[in-house]
Amino acid sequence: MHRSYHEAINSKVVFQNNVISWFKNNKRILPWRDKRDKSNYPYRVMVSEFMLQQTVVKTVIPFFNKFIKKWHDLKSLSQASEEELLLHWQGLGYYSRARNLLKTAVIINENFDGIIPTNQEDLIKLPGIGSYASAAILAIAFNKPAVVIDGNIKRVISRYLGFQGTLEDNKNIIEEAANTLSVKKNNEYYSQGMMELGALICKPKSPLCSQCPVVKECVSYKLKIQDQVPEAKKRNKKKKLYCSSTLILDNNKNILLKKRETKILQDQWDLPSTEWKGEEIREVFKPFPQLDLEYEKSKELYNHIFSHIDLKTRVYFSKIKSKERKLNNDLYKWVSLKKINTYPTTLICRNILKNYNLI
DNA sequence: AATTCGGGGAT
DNA sequence: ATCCCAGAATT
Repeated sequence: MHRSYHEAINSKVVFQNNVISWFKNNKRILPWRDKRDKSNYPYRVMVSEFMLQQTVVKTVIPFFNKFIKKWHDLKSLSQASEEELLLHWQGLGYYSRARNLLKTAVIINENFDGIIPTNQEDLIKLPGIGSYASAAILAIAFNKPAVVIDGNIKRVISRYLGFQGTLEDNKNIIEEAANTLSVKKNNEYYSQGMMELGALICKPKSPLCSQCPVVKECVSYKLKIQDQVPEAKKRNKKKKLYCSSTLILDNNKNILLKKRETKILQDQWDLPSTEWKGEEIREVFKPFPQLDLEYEKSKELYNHIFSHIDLKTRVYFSKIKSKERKLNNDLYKWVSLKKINTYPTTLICRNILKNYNLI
């Protein structure tokens, strides 16, 4: 390890204090930091920690505000329906977080007397709460000592200590360093400060070292390798998948939706679709041969980009005079285009409907 | 240890 | 395009 590494570790108290005072002076106004409603503060922190997983602050804020308005406290959330929850999570992604948040609220309500646990062993057992979220809740909601490690903190530590290679390569030494640098007091400020530092100053690209409160002992800065540390992770190539969907519209502007039963986008309403496969389905997709509908096949493929999939959808458009009752059961539902906003629907479905100028 | 979960921001 | 995001659960 480079000599400056030991210097950086040795000045850890200065490092901690600089992070803390920087945070106190630079606090962004984020809704989950509002402590005015003291009794619900831990609940709000918990909700934010579910939403913030792999999601940038800016994206989360409007979802968080709507969510808290709808479910002000843990008790009301524990009584929510999953469909209603999915509707509020619509567009935020990683929908298992919503299901797990509801499960966790129910468990806390039933098994913990409605009080969010204040120890990591209990927290980490709750659905959707892992090593990061359990530590973050302890630190932020209760100002307890816990080693918080998220993507920002991994990057800050890697840069500060000059760990070359990918975050994955250095997983163990990053955790060790995070332990060494962690604080017992003021963890609320320290942990949020580290994350804010990563988000606002020690950014993935072009870090603002001139504004950094801990630049003085930063190993990467001394070696002028701050732009190469950490090394970017090579990502797997996206899968290209294809499917065919039907857009069936009646005279009263109702469309037929189907609830997805797959793991991805589970329980969300979608255009009735084929499986997603590696090559385009050539034969005409007629999901309801008994109705003998005439379909107009879309010329273009509608592309929907996931983080790990490029999905291309061929649309089969059909008009029908009135709702076909045979198709109304638990999985299929006729939905008025005006009321589509009251159902959790996939963005794929919504974007296709927009393209047809139906919504 | 790898992969699967979404969607969008930033560049 | 590419990388990343206050990661967790599953394979």
